[in-house]
This record gives sequence, structure tokens and C-alpha cells, in this order.
Amino acid sequence: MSTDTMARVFGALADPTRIDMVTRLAGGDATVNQLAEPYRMSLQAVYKHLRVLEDAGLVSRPAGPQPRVVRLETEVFDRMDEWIERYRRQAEERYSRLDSVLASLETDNEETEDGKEQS
Amino acid sequence: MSTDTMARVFGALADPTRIDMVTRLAGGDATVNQLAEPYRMSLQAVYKHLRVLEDAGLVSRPAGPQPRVVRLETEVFDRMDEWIERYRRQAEERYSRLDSVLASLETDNEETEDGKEQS
DNA sequence: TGCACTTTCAACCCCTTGGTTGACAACACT
DNA sequence: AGTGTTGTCAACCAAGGGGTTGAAAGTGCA
Repeated sequence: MSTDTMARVFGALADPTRIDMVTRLAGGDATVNQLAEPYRMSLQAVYKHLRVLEDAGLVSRPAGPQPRVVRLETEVFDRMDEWIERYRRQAEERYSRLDSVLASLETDNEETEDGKEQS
Repeated sequence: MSTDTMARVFGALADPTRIDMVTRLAGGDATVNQLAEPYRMSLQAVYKHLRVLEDAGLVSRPAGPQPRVVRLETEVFDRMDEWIERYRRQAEERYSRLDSVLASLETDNEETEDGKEQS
């Protein structure tokens, strides 16, 4: 997944209203009116938010009878999960590498009484 | 984790430059100059990006000798992971619930030849 | 102390964004 | 066919964000 795509996804989630929408959509599909109900903003504003989420691929609005439904798309969450997992793995590796470095310094100290001068 | 906090975290990642910084920091700590090197922007701009990442808790700059180091903080990634995991779980539950609904409709059809009139 | 480098602060510019209102197209339903 | 709801488009406004430059603190070291 490209950097720009990731940025767009994160950007879509960079707003409390949209996070709330996503949270509620996780419980099931909703019409735009149902979605908009709790917010004190115009319907057009809600459509704008929806547009952002849709462009990021977080949400879809499948064709159908008139009060069209808004549906959470889960694939993007999988992509985000993979992305985050990469950092956790790298971080773990770094820590274990750090541990082994510290361990070898420990050994060097025992051998030479000075670990700092080692190249 | 509050909605606003999540929004701030996602907002910090809603920029290709900052995503790139995070990606590179996953490989290890770096000084600001090292971080800034690949980008064609002023050092001040890089500090601004760093500030955003720091405010979101994604990065820290532990006190130390002058060319201070920038370090990726992993806890926030854990929080993000938990957050995303919630949606995946809810989505799974909904799907399995949907499956059971479909299955029961199937059964009703076999029994009554019409599942739509069931209350 | 003085010099170089790192870090921060402030002002400014331009473009994006979250929100508004108003108008209008597209559906569904009697 | 006509009417109310749903969905979209456009113009506008205020605020925020990414970038710049310039200047000023802090910090490390010969």
C-alpha cells in the first residue's frame, strides 16, 4: 500500500466525527439519516464526511433502493493492521538486537574491562 | 482511548512525509538532521512535523547530549492495533450473525415457503 | 570566551478542510 | 403527474495545516 494511500486512509480517520461514524457503522449498516441523527450539522456536511471515508475506501454505499445504506468496508482495516504490525515486528527485532548488543558489551567488559572503545 | 486522542494520532499519520519518517524511525533512532536529509524542506518544517508526531505520542525525543535523538514510541501503535481489532471482531460477529439469519431464513423457507412474513 | 550547531518561536502565504446555505437532480410512492 | 424524501453540486467563509524566512535562544566544545 503506497505512502499516499496510507496517508489518505489515516486522514479520513483524523476527525472525531468520522471516527464516531466508523465506530457506529461497525455495529451495522445505516442510512445517511440514521448516521446524521446524533450530529448537529447539516446533512450536506455529513455527506461530505461520507465522501472522505468513501474516497479512502473505508466505507461503501452499495446501489439499491432509495434510502441507500452506508456500509463499513473491512479490507482497509486489514491493510492498516498489516501496516501497524510491521512496526511492532521491527520494534521487537530492534529490542532483541539491542539486548544482544548489551549482552556482548557485558561480555566485553568481563574480558577487557572497557566496552566503549570497541569498534 | 478517547475519540479525540485517536483523531490526533490518525491526524499525525495523515501526511506522506510523516509516514515516511515513522517508517524510517522503525529501523532505529535518528537525529533530526539524519531524518531531514532526504526531504527538500527546511529544518524548521521537519521540526514542525516532529512536533505533530510528538504531540500524538508517536515519537519521543529523550533528553541527552546536543544532537538529540528521535525515537519511535511503540505503545501508541499497540493502542491503534487494539482499536482496529475491535472493528475486525465486530465485523466478524456481524457476518456470522448474518450467516445465522440467512440460515434461519433458509430453514423457514423449507418449513413455510415464505420467510419474509416472519416477525 | 567565542564559535558552530541545534532547537524553538513568530510571522507570513497559500491551499485544504469542515462547516454553512441555496439550488437542483433523482427516486419512490399515492 | 405530483409531491416529499434522498442525494449531489457549487459557492462561500473561517480555521487549520504545510511550507517558507528570519531571528533568537540553548548547548557543546576548542
